[in-house]
Amino acid sequence: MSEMETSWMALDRLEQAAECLRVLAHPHRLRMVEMLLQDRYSVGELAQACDIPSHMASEHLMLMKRCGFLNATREGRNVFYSVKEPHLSSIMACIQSRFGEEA
Amino acid sequence: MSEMETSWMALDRLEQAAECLRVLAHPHRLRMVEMLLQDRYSVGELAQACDIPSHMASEHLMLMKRCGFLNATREGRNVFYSVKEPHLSSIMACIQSRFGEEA
DNA sequence: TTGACTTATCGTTATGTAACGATATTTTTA
DNA sequence: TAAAAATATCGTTACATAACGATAAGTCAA
Repeated sequence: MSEMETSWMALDRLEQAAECLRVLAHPHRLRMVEMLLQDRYSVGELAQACDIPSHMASEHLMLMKRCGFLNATREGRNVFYSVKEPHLSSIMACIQSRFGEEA
Repeated sequence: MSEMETSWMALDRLEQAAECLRVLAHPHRLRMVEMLLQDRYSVGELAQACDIPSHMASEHLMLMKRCGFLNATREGRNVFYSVKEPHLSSIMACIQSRFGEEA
């Protein structure tokens, strides 16, 4: 009764996790997530912040939308993206504590 | 004085972070990290746990060693790997809270 | 020293991803 | 309706990564 049994995550969960981490593992996508955790932004605003053409920002954003990270809502000609996945903030906090300025 | 100014991470930090996330973004490597956060293991033990040939486990482990995640110490014919990067535990905790069984 | 065992490296092939230009779609304004 | 603006999609090319077999290197025991 005193032995703490350690059980590992199921392989399919690890595969899901790896897939999400791969989506996150891009500097421009990390910047977008960082910004979207503070506010919602349009494709053009995010493209400008990352200094990339907006059609490429669109591709990054669609990728993150497909895997459940983000929401998109059209308003006029603009499409605003926002964070859907609540765990993004804690993962981003980990990243910032390891790679942020004060670290 | 009341305005909270939001400043983003520097791009080179985001590139570092993305690089590390890419290393982490593999189901077998996640399994290895999960195990190594509990104890140290030899290449063969980790290979068996992942059900892969040991020379492939070795490649995964070398990759994680190169980016600073792991340590390696040889003892006889075995090489034991252990966690070097302290932030791995908090990142793994995030992953487990999102993808683990009880989630 | 020879052979077995464990780990590391190499070369190849297959697959995945990033960046890009071109073009399509949706919406607004003239 | 036509043109402009914002976003999305497509096709291509270049590059990165994964998996694998073969082989090398380090260590121990006979």
